[in-house]
Amino acid sequence: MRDRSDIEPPRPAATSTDADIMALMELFFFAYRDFISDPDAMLAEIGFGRAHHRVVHFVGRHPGLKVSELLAILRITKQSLGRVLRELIDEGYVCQREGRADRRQRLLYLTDKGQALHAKLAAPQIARFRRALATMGEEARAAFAQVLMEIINEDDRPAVRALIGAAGETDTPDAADTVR
Amino acid sequence: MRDRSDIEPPRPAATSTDADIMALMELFFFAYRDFISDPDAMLAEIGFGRAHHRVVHFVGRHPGLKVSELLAILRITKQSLGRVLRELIDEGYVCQREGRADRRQRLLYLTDKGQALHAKLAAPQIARFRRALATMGEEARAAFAQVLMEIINEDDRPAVRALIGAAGETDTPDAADTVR
DNA sequence: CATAATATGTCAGCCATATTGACATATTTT
DNA sequence: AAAATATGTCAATATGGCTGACATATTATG
Repeated sequence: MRDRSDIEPPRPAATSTDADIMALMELFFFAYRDFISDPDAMLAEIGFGRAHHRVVHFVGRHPGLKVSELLAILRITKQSLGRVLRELIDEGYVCQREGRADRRQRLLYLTDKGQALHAKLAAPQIARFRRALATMGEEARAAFAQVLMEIINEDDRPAVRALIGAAGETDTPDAADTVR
Repeated sequence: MRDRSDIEPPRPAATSTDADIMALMELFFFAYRDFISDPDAMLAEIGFGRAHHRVVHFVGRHPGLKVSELLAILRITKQSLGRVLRELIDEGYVCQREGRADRRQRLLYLTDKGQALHAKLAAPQIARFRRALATMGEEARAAFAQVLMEIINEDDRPAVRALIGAAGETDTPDAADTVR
């Protein structure tokens, strides 16, 4: 009967000062800054921006994602998403399918072209993370993930856990009933 | 004579799959999304945006920061910074002083009003991090910081270490020779 | 069944923040 | 004296957000 104390040796350490925490916040800023800059050059070549990348990423990782779910993830309005999504669809990176249970829904998928772009954009970011984690043990990776999860709004954590846990569990589009 | 092996038990763990790493990347995205949204409401009240916050943060944490250093941190052009900085100066949140060694330089400082804003904006973000870290031990905090540092571009790490290590080490402005 | 609610899309206008390019000033370096 | 540097500014443009209004298709409800 393993209880929490087996997994998490409390050793709480003197509560951090504000300055300590601000240093961590700055590391967070710099890491994110460099992380998202990787795919910029590739995106610029095809006339896309970071907004397109975010959509390609989440649709690629979560095929069959509903428009409303994507809006909740990105925290933008449907009008903002609309433009980006239309460009991605018009240029053949993303396709839509009617929901089976609810035909109002538009389930989003990447085309083959979209999957190729997704992989190409993700490669340098994956490499960056892999390099970063390679220098450390598995405990560090787990701690990193755990701190990130705790930083996320408490109310949103269940949805994030569900999304991440279910990555790639949805189906692939039937070419038959693709919308538009 | 403690060497690295005392501090970092290697235990490399099977190299993560791309999917594992992508899950981590998504956690990173969600954590950053929530982290930066904290001060939005406060900023909107005074007609400022996130760009103003970034300037207030880095000037507040690193008084005497040069314009060129701030440009390098934010990775934006001087024209972009110009507008934001002018607004912050015009409304009395930031002041400038001539560099002593090099009088071309403009060293940036927060006014009292700026410091009050800085503290107010930082409070929810500090609280968020403190809560996140409180559930874990000191090892987790160290691992989190280490992974973030490894995610940062290798070439930029020395500058980041210098900046973070030297937080608040610079001086305060002499009211005497404030520029403009 | 009629009506309400929901999921999505779209038009129009606006705002914040970024870009490039050109040029100006003050100061320091060569 | 000339070149390089640090900063500032003007103008035009692009990206990616926003609000508000309205339309369509579909599902849920009284």
